[in-house]
Amino acid sequence: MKVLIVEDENSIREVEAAYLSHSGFEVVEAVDGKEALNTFAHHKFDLVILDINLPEINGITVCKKIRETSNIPIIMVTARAEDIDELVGFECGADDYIKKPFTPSILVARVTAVLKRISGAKLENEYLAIDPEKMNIKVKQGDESKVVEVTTTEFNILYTLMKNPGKVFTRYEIIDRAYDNSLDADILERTVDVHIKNLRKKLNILKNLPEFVITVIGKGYKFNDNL
Amino acid sequence: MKVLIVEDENSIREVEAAYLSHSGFEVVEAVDGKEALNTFAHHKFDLVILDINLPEINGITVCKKIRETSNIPIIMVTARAEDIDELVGFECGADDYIKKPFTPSILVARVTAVLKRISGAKLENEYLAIDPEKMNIKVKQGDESKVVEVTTTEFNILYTLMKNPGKVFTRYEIIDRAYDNSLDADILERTVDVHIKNLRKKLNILKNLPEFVITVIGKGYKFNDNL
DNA sequence: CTCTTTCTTCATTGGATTTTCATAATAGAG
DNA sequence: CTCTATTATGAAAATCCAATGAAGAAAGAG
Repeated sequence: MKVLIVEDENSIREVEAAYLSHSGFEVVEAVDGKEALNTFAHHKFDLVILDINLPEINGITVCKKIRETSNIPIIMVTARAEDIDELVGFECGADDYIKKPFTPSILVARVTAVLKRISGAKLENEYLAIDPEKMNIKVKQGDESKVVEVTTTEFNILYTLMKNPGKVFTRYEIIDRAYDNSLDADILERTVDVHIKNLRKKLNILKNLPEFVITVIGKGYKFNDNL
Repeated sequence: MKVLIVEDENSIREVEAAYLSHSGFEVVEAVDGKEALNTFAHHKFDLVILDINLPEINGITVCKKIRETSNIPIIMVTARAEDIDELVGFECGADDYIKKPFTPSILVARVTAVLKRISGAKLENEYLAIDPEKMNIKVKQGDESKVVEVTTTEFNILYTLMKNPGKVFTRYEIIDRAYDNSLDADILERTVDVHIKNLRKKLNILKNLPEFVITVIGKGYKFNDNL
C-alpha cells in the first residue's frame, strides 16, 4: 500500500510519514500542490493524504485535479473548522477528512478504515452491480434485472477488472490480483481465458447487453469503460 | 460500536461525543443534515443520534433519507414537545427519541438500550421466525408451522447469518460471532460445516421449503436473502 | 457417578470448480 | 489475401472443497 502525503509543514509531514511507514505503508511526500500533482502523475498510489492549506495551489483544487483522472481514496486534513464545513459535502470528491490537531494513531486508523471501506465497496454501473459482501452480481437492462451466480475465481476476476474500468490487465496481473495465494499460483496464463469465457457466458443473460469484458489482443483484458 | 452524532450546536455535540466515546463508542460528528447524509454514505455505523432542528435539511428528512437505504437504529433528539408528538408514531422510522435537555448519562443509557433491543430482536421472514429471547425457531409454510428445537450453537449460527441476509460469512467470522468466548475458540473451521449440516436437517421439516443457508464455495455461508 | 446431550474431529465420498489441453475461430501483419 | 500469432471454445482431467456419517470428547442433568 503506497500513500502520498501532501503537507507543507515539515514537522507535521514527517510525523505522519513516520507513523504510516511504521504501520507498513510505503510513503511518498510532497510539500505543495504542484509537487503533489507531479508526483501523482508519475507514481501509482493507493491513497492520498491532502492538507487543505497549501502554498500556491490549495488542497481542494489538488483534490479536484486528481479526481479528474482517478478514483483513488483521498483523505483531507485541515485545522480550520470552516474548511470542514466546505468539505462536508465532499464536493471536491474526498473520501474522508481529519481535523487538526490529530494523533498519529488517528491518522493510521482513518487510513486503514478508508482503505478497507473502499476495498470492499460495491461497484455499479448502468448494467452491472457487483457486491463483494454478498458475492453476487446483478445484471440490469432497462427494468429487467437478474442475479448471476458466479464462482469465487470468476467473481474475483470481474471485480479486479471492474475496479479499474478501461485499464488493461495482463493475464499475469489478473492471476496475481484475483487469487488469494498469488505466490504459489503457478497457473498457465491461458487459464484466465477460460474464466473470462465462462464469465461472459454467465453475464450474457439479458438481451442487448453491452460487452463487459473486452479482449485486448497481445495484452490481456479490460473492463469496458464507456458504459 | 460506531455512532454518528448529528447536531448543529457545537457545545451539545461535543458533550455528547465526549460521553459516548468515554463509554467505549467510536464517534463521528456531523453538524448538519447534508454532512450527516454524506458521512453516513461513506462510513458504516451501528447507530445514529439525530437532532431534529438542523439548518437546511431537518432531522426528520434526514431520518427518512437514511431509512431509504438502511435499518440502522436511529435516536431522535429534540427540545420541542410538538416534535415529540409528531415523532411518536415514528413515522420517519426512528427507534427512540430523547427530550432536551437531557443528562449525558441518559443519552448513554438510551443508546445502549436501543442497541440491546435491536441486537436481541426477533427476526422473521415468510418461512422462518426466530426469537432470541425464547431461543426457538418457528418454520412456516402456507398455513402449516412447526417449532424446531436447536442447540445454542446452532441457534447462534443461524441468528448470526440471519441478521445480515445475503452477506457472506467466512467460517472464521461465524465462529467469532456465534461463540461467547470467541477468544479461546480454537475450533477447526470444518466444525462449522457440521453445525450447518445439522441446522439444515432440523430446519427442513416441511415440504417445499426454500434453502435457508446457502453455501458459498471458497468463502463460507450466507443466509438466503430473497425469501 | 452415570447417562444423555452437545460439540468437535476425522475420514470418506461426491460434486463443483479449476486447470489443462486440443481444436476452431479470429485478428493483425506483411 | 495469406500466413502467423493470438484468442475462443468444448471437453477431459485434475484438483479442491463441502457434505456426510460416525466416533470420540466435553459438557450438563439427574
